[in-house]
Amino acid sequence: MAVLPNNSDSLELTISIPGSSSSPPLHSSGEGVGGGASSGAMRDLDINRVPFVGGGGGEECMEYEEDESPTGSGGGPPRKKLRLTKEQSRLLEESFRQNHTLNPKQKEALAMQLKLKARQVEVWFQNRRASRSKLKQTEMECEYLKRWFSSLAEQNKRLQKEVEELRAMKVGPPTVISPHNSQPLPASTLTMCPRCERVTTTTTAIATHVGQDKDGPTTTTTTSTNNPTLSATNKVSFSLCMQ
DNA sequence: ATATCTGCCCAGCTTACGTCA
DNA sequence: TCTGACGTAAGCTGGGCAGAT
Repeated sequence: MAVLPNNSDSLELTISIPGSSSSPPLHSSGEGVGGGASSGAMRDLDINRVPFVGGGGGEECMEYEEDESPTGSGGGPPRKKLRLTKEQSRLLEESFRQNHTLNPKQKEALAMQLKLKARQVEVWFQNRRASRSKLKQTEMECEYLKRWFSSLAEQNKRLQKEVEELRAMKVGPPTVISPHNSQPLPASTLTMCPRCERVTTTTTAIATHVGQDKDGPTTTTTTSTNNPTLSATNKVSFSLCMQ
């Protein structure tokens, strides 16, 4: 599930739900299904036949006997998973560090060196690129959430300070000036949310301001701002406290 | 010169298997 | 031993690109 802030203004969250498959499950039955454009290369690849890894070093790939196939669902030998050896993974990683893509010659050479099929090397690089870009995206999201959090914390601090100042002054609530007739609007009230113990809704004017940032009414309170992040913050705190 | 076809490669999503806590 | 989460090899689809026709 990916949680992506759509934009910095409203911080709506996009939640992609896994399971809505666009490709119907096709159990590899040994016959080349030949769906994709690159099916030609796939057709001759028997994934159940683990490529021999020479006695060269350490562990070997898991090997499967041909007649060993456990009874799968729906006939045909079930897909078996190849595990790359540490040495294979190391060499692939090393190669990936040098180049994130391979030309056909490099692919062939690497496949020969690793005693894998070119297709397997290709798949490994594809998956590696995918996980890398996913990682980068996650890092960006993390950074964004960090910034948002610090922004929220900062605003929270400011609001608390403002509350304390107002309490100390023991004066009436801030006056909101109508942009239409320049007359004071009904006085605002600061309320404390009983659940989160934070100042929540000041006035309807502020709520209106959040909704009509462009030409809406202005207020004299410091919560009035054009900063989209703060607007988003207001929305969030309202939704939290109005439950 | 242009349109169409074909093959190749890639990204993105998904499935299925192996491993591990 | 069972189970769910997670990592990952591989399948599938759709799109872009280049070369041939």
